[in-house]
Formats: sequence, C-alpha cells, structure tokens
Amino acid sequence: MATIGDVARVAGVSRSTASYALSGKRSLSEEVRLRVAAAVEELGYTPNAGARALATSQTKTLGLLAQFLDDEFAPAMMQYFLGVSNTARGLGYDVLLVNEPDGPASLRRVLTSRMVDGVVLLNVAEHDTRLPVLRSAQQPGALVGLPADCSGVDVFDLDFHETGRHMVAHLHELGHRDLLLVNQPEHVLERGGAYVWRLQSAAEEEAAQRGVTLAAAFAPSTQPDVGRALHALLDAHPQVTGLLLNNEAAASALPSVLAERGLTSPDDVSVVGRYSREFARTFSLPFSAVESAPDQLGQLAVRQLVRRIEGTAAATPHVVHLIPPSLTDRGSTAAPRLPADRPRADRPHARRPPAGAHAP
Amino acid sequence: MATIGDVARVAGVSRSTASYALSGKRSLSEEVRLRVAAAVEELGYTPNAGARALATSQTKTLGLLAQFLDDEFAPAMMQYFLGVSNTARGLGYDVLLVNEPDGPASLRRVLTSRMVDGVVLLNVAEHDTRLPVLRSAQQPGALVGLPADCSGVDVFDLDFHETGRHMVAHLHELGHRDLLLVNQPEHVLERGGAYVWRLQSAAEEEAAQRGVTLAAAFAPSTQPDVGRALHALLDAHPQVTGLLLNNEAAASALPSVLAERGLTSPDDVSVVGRYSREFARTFSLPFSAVESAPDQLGQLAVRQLVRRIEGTAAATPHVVHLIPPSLTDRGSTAAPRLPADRPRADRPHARRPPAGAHAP
DNA sequence: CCCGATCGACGAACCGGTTCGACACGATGT
DNA sequence: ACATCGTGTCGAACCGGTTCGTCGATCGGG
Repeated sequence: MATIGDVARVAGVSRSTASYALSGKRSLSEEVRLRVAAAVEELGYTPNAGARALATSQTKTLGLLAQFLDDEFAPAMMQYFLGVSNTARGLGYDVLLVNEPDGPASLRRVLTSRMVDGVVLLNVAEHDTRLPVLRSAQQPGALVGLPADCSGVDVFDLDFHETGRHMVAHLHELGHRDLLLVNQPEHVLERGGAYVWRLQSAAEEEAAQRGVTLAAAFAPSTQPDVGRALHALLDAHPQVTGLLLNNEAAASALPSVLAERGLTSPDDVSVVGRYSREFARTFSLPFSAVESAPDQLGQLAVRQLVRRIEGTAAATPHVVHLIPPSLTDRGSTAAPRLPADRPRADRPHARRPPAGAHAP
Repeated sequence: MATIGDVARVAGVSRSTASYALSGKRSLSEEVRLRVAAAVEELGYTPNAGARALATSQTKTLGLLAQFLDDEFAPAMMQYFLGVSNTARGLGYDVLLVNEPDGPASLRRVLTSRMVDGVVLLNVAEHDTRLPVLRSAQQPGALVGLPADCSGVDVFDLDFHETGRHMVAHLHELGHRDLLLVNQPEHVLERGGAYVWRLQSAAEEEAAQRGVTLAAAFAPSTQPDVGRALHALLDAHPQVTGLLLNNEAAASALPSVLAERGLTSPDDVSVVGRYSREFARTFSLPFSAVESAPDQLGQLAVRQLVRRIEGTAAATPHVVHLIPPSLTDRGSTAAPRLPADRPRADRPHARRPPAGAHAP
C-alpha cells in the first residue's frame, strides 16, 4: 500500500512537498504539483486515515448513536439513519454506527478514543443518561429529540407541543367535538419519551380552550396487540368522531381495524396521524398526518454538528430547533357525520361488511 | 486528553512499560502493573484509536456497505444492520456505515484509506460492481447475497434454490395443484438480484417434477401499487389455490387484499412467504414463511470476516454458506378446498363476508 | 552591483501509540 | 567467587501523515 513517502520518491520531491502539493496549503510550482499528481495516480495513493487522524486530530467521522429498545418500532428508525448518513457524506464525513444497549458507556468509548469528531444522538429521552457523558466530552454533539436540559448541545426535534395543538385545532375546525388520542405505550413515556406527554398535554390544553372532549390512551407498539387495543378503544368511545395517532404501529394497524368494523375514513371517522411521508408510502397509510420529518431532522443535526466541528459555529450559542408541524393532507379528515345522518349514496368507497365482523 | 505518556509519568514508568502493562504482552511485576492501572483510572485514559491504528495496522472497525435503491423495501434492511452491528460489537469491532450511491468508489475509499479491517457487503448482486474492488484489496470481505463469482470472498445467503423447491413441495403435499409465485419487481432482477430467478427456476423445476401448474409474476415493491397488482393477479388466475410470496411488500399488502376479496387463508387460499420472523411480527403477517434470517446471516458474515481478519482462518478456503430454508408455520396453509366443497362448520376462525364485497 | 523580498522546496519534529533490542539486577548453579 | 540465566524495565525506532522553521535561488529595486 502506497504511502506519501512513496509518492514523494516517485515524484522526486520531499515528503513535506508532496503533502503540500496535495493539501495546497503552501504555494508551489505548477511543475511539482503535476509531478506529484502523476505519482499519486500511478501508485493509486490514498492517505492513511489513522495517520491523518493522528496528525490532525480530526477523523472526519461522526458517531451515530442509536438505541434500539425492545418495543421500538424499528422501521421508523431507518429514515433517521439515512438522513444522517447521506448528509454526513455530502459534507465529507463518514458515519460510525453505534448501537449498544449501554448507551453512556459506548458513547464514552467512541468519544475518548477519538474515533469521531462529533456525535448525533437519536431517540433522546427526557433525562437521557448519555447527556452527562456528552457534556463532559471535548467533541460537540447534536441531539434528535428534546431532553429536559438542553445546555451544551444542539437540539432538533419536531415541535410536539404545536403538533398536539394543531391536530386538535384541525379537527375542531372541521366540526369535531369528540376526539381520541392514541399514544405510544406507557413505558415509552416512563423511559423518558417526553414527546408523548408534550403532544398530549398540548392537545388537552387546546381541546379545553375550544371546548372539545379529548380522551387519551396508551396503545401497544407491536402487532397484533395494537389492533386489539384499537378495537377496545373504539368500543369504549363510540361517540368519538376524530382520531389522533401518535403511534406508528397504531397507524399501520388502523386500516384493517377500520375495515373489520366496517368503517371508512373520513366518512365515519376522521383520522390524523404523526409519521413520515416515507412511512406512509411504505405502508400505504391513507391518513393525513403531521410530517415527522426524520430525514430533515437528521440533516439539520448533522449540518449544525459539522458547523461546530469545523469552528464555523464554535462560539455560537447552542440552538434548540423545533420544526413546526406541517400536515400532509391525504384526505382522511372531513366534517363529522351529523348524529342523524343517513347513509349517503355518494360515497364511492363505502363498504358495509356485516356488523360484528370483528373479533370480540 | 490523557496519553500513554501521561499514564507513564504518573505511574513513574516508561511509556513502553505502560504499554506492556496494558497489553500484557510481556511479563512485569505486579507492583508496576497496579501502579499503571491506578494511573489509568486516575487520568481516565483511553487509547487514541488513530494512533493505535497507525501502530498496529488494525482499526478494529468493519465497513458495512449497504446500498439503498429507490425501489428497495427499506424496513427489511434494518435487521441486517442489527445483526451485523451486534455481532461485530460482541467481537470487539465497531461498524462504519457506508451507503453511498456509488458503491465501488466508496468501497475503494474505505479500504485504501484503511479505515476498516474488513467489509460486509449487503444486497450483493449477481455481477456486483463492488466485487472487483474488493478482490483487489488487502482486507477480507464477506458477502450477504450470492453473486455469480464467489472467488476470493466468503459468501452467506439463504438457499433460494432449496427455498423454491421447498415451498412448492410443501403446497403440493397438501394437495395443491395450481400455484402462483409473486416475485420482486422485474428491475430487481435486472439489477442483478439473481435470487429472484434462483427461487423461481427451482420452484418451476420442482413443480414440473411434481406435475403442478406454477404461474410466476413480478409485482411492485411499493404500496399501493403492489395491492393493485395482487388483485389483478388473483383475477387473472382464479383457479390458483396456493400462493408463494418472494416479495416483502406483497406479503404486507396481501392481508388487506384478501380481506377486500372476501377470502381467508388457509380456507380459500394457502399462502407461504419468504421473510423474517421480525418482519412478520412487526407487520403482524399471518402467513407461514421461509425464514430469511437476516440477523443470522449478518452474524455468520461477521464471524467469518473476523476469523479472517484475525488470521484464524487466513489460509482457509473461502466458504459459500447457503443456509437451508426453514418454514415457520403460522397456519396459513392447508389442504385446498375441494371444487364442490361446502362451507365447513369445523373451522374456528373462518369468516364469511358477503360475496362480491371486494372492489371490481 | 548589491541587498532584500519573495517564492519554492526541504528537513525535522510531532501526533500517540507499539514493539524490538538491550540492559540492569537478583537468583541460581558449580 | 564467577559465569549464567531469567525477569523486569527502559530507550529508541517506527507507523504515515502534517506543519513549522529555514534556506537557497530568483527577481526587482535602489
């Protein structure tokens, strides 16, 4: 494997000259520059990443800290990976994928061994145990997910407060007065997924202000449990005309649940979810939803992280960037049917399977 | 940040002694060993990865080369990531995630810059353009996916030939005589996903031997197109009683397609798929399926790769390991209904939606 | 014509580890 | 008492880059 010494020898210059020819950090004659370039070409030279890291204290690598939890709905995570990875590569950085159960320990390891110039933390919890480690490190970090204490880090997340308000406002303005919010399972909240609570409390606040009834419930994040839970919830709240989903698994289970109950959306029930465009596409989810924008969040996090690493934003105050909710309309919301509404003939997709078709 | 020089000074020994104390490669007195350990503890020392890589020519990092293609069904990829990442970490290796559109170029980059000790290639095509790059590299590579030419690399894949035969045999033995195989979209095959063809030709061979009629068709890998395609296929092949799915998207769309047509499985149609346990769990897929074992494949690939890196298997001939198909029975296959079969009362889960409930 | 500025190339030191060879010291054998 | 051996430690070189200080050559100006 060719080293810069080999390049220098072939080009007939010193190692330092070869280095300067490649980096362009000092002026040198056109002739030497070309000789070095030719030698590089001839030998197929590529700088040794370890040696460069040692000399420059820069690895051009970012750490991507995912944590997979048992009840996680894994498919949603992939989008964050891609957003981070693609953006990083575009800025000249590679990505070290770290997903160990022991988050703080693995974070400490990659930081102190200087394998990475900075880290992106995914799935950040309210009191994330990785944060103290990150704060005491030399390298900067960007979070995807809003923790209680944002000091010393850059934070990016969907604005779940506004999302909750927006969902309620949207349905209220269409005329709905009885809403049901389907949350992530309770242990997601216990584990620090405060976004569940933020969305719910904002929704409740907005509902109270508008005089709307809002029930909220946890639902499992695994199939087929979540389907059963949805049936139970719909049984328990027969008057509900508007559904808010803050649970990807529930969103992907709802179409068949509705079909089993002989309901269609938006005719019988209006539904608004919270998931990504890509997620909707993959599972053909027909519900209007607040875009959770994983690719955008990953991109924002990496951009800011790189700005800090490269000193452009070194002294800048840390940012907490909550992207405003934007509702992608897929036609699953409409004015509620009037209490005495008779079945309409003008609904092309309406199907009326026999009552009681769903499991008890 | 503490270096080994700091540790040596605090412990009152030379740098080399400190190094030996940590690596244990030479014997030294218990007393010195303890003094060094204390200094490490006191300073919170962690070796600098770049320096170590430079000195030892080992990075303790594996490259994970994914390629995401537009029409890829992304959720299935995650399981490979996890299998590779978890196994690697267990063996003391980190994972560099590389997913650039230009596979050969990025592979060359990570190999020649010595960022990794070896690579795992996912999603390997019949004539994968990354293979020549890998063969001319110093570092070993392990593939997940069977290419035309396996020389110089270790290969792991599901045995798609046996899988095709097994699926047909299974349905034939239950009494089915008219089968339909739903493939990945045609461009997956064109792009080099020869496993599609391997499964199909084996299935056809087996079908011919057993005197079974087998139709095969491509289907899209995106929703909702695949649902429409399934409807069209079922319309075109009304006599089919057994369905073989080699397309994850089709598998996840089939339950609602069947529901829309008022069919149930296995009463009206027997279905056997090819996807992972985890995939089935996430999407609550009720079909018996040949386990595609992404986690196992990732694990096998990494284990073999590490064996080669560490010299344990340096001179060993390269392996081509095709894991035999294993059918996970989820109860979606049974004897076909006889042509003049009357509705049976002894089927506990049978539901009989009104005929003609499905869209035209 | 000589001096000083400028340009271009070089040598050496350094980043932080690992490892080989040498050496000092105490224990053992004769 | 002395040669021998083994054990524990150290110094120095090396991995492959980057970068600072320096120096010689060239050119322009006084």
